[in-house]
Amino acid sequence: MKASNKQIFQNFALSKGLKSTRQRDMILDCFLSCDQHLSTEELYLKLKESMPGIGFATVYRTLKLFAESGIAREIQFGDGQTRYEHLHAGEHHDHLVCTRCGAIMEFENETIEKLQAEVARNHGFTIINHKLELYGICAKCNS
Amino acid sequence: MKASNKQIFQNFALSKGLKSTRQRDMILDCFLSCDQHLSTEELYLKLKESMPGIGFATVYRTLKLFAESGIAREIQFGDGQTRYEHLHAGEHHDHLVCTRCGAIMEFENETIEKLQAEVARNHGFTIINHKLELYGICAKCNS
DNA sequence: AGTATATTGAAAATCATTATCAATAGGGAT
DNA sequence: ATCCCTATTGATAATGATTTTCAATATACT
Repeated sequence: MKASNKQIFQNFALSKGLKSTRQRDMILDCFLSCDQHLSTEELYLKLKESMPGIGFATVYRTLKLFAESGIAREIQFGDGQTRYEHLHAGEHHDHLVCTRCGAIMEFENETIEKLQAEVARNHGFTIINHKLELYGICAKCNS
Repeated sequence: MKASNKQIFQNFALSKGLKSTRQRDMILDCFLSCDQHLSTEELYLKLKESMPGIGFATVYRTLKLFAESGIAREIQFGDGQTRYEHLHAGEHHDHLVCTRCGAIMEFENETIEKLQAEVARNHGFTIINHKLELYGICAKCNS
């Protein structure tokens, strides 16, 4: 059985000697139950509803910890805000970004990944990770 | 015959009623004769050598015009600085970014492009452009 | 040359993010 | 439960990149 992202983060916290705090737990729950691709500010505003006293520095710090623990990854779509997407061990996906309505869809394509590996090999390059984003108009906006 | 990027920008300026100024001309020449993927600051520093009085606001503004005219494109590699790469009508290339030394290499791959188009089609998505970046360790750093 | 308007450069303003720091809270040990 | 050490928090200030503002200047047209 696979560890849930909640467990992964809790193990990470334990191994790092991080304390378990009310705000950290809330941020974790909120992040896990939220949509993909939330910006720090969006998550901060969402958290304020149930925790009016929370500071944005705490949200920034905690999201960085999520990234470090491996349950989230920072992404930037060029709108000037850093977003965090959920990561599930071993998975990788790419994005379709609608430039009209802002919708973000995910996709996976084995063949593209293989070709990327080949390109890298041809350049003597060791891939650590990659980013593939297709920008355009989504089906809904097209119709 | 194809218009050069210099001509393309000059036509753009004309159609927009932009005036031709000493600094704009210098920035254009410098940009065109420089490496790919320069950040605004790098270009600004380079320009200072021949034009000590130039202001960075002017460089920022002018690079935005280049992007608008179609001869350049803004790219971000996650180092917090916006870079501008040269664009040549009809061409497209992707990037290998070395996370150790910062080197940026370009590549093109027809098959990947085709697969992207297919993914988009399957989602009813119209691609306007795309971004593919492979992050890792380059051959030089590997050896 | 004269005039209207675009452009420039310096400085101030913004925006997202990060660092600082005093006050507080967690989690043992006692 | 209490004490103590250390991590954490939230407010605020600081940072860094980019944008805006604005008075002075340059450009293009008549």
